[in-house]
Amino acid sequence: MNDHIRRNMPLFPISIVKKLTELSARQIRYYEEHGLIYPSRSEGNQRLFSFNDVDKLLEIRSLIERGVNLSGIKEIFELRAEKEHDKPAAALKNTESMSDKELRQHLQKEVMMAGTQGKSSMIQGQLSRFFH
DNA sequence: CTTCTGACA
DNA sequence: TGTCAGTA
Repeated sequence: MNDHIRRNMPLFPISIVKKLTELSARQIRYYEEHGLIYPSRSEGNQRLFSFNDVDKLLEIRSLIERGVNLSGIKEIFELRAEKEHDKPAAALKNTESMSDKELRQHLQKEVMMAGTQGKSSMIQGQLSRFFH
């Protein structure tokens, strides 16, 4: 539980995060507006990102590149938060990687179908049905 | 000089 | 998303 606080410790300004994620400041702020990340603020109202925030932004970029929109990404994060709720620290890591693996499979499948059949149903929003 | 919010040829 | 404005 010491690693947790270190990962969520507000450390770097947006300039650093920009380089680390290859995202524009505009995008980073935009994702925050949509509740995908919640960086803390300094006394001067400057955003301070944690290691977890950067990690999350990298995931966001990855999903965006695969065609998932913001609401879809938000759902993924919310579902992940649900599963992280009240679970042994030991089984937590395994559960997370399983979710990621399933997610990648579903996304790949969907993206392929969209590419060959013409449309991108799930990519437009509701990913929830793929996690039943 | 860097970041922030709001706005839009 | 980029970018400009006007601040802090």
